[in-house]
Amino acid sequence: MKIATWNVNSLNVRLPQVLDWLSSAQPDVLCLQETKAEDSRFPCEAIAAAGYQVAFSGQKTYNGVAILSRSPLAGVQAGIPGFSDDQKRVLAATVDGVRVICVYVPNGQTVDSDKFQYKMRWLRALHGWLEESLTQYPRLAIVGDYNIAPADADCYDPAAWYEQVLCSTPEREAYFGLLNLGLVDCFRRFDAADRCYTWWDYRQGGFRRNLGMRIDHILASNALAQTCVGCVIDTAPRRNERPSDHTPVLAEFSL
DNA sequence: ATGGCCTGCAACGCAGGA
Repeated sequence: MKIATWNVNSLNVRLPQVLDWLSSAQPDVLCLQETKAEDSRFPCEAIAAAGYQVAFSGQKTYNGVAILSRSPLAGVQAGIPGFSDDQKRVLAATVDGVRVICVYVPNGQTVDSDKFQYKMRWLRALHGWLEESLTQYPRLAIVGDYNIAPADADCYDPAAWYEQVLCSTPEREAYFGLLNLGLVDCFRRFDAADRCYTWWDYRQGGFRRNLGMRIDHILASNALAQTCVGCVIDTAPRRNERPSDHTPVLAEFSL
């Protein structure tokens, strides 16, 4: 079973690239973030024609998440239960016995902003919900754009980003708090080259110069992580014409 | 040089991203 995540930065713009990538990478499940489309405008037909079922939770202009799956999606659930939020950032579904949670963690803008406070509140709510979910679903994957670079190795210039948003201590503590619930960063289960990132700024030739961050993650419960046989960042879509600023992450499980 | 680029919305610049 292959599970992937990709922040597409507008599904309207990126749909052809998503269809191409489905065809080449052949994931069983693909979680999308920043679809930026209301549900009434979601491209259901094109995705069905590619052989995928789909669940989505979107809104106009901002945010928006979706789960594409070759197998049926059961128990579809949008949002974090008990956490009131107008922003469409979470979608969960069960696929072939695996609970898949697609997340688009708030960016946070700057560490002294209201948006950062929202990010931290949001992460606390996610933590509480995951704690429950892990007891209910032994095989669980929570994948998406975390907007957190877990360690200095996940940032192209840790000195410049020291205590800045995406790299700050509170964010990293929240991230490792999630791991401490019993989750594994699938990418770090395997040896990887230095300077592996999932996002590069559109400006200043960020991708060409590999000035990036590893902020998109596939976390798996211990039971599921034990079946993980590989996890890779696919940088190919970042070389497309009109690319998303993020590129997909793909994990394979021997299920 | 505290921006640079990209998206969507609804303007003819803005907010937001990271």
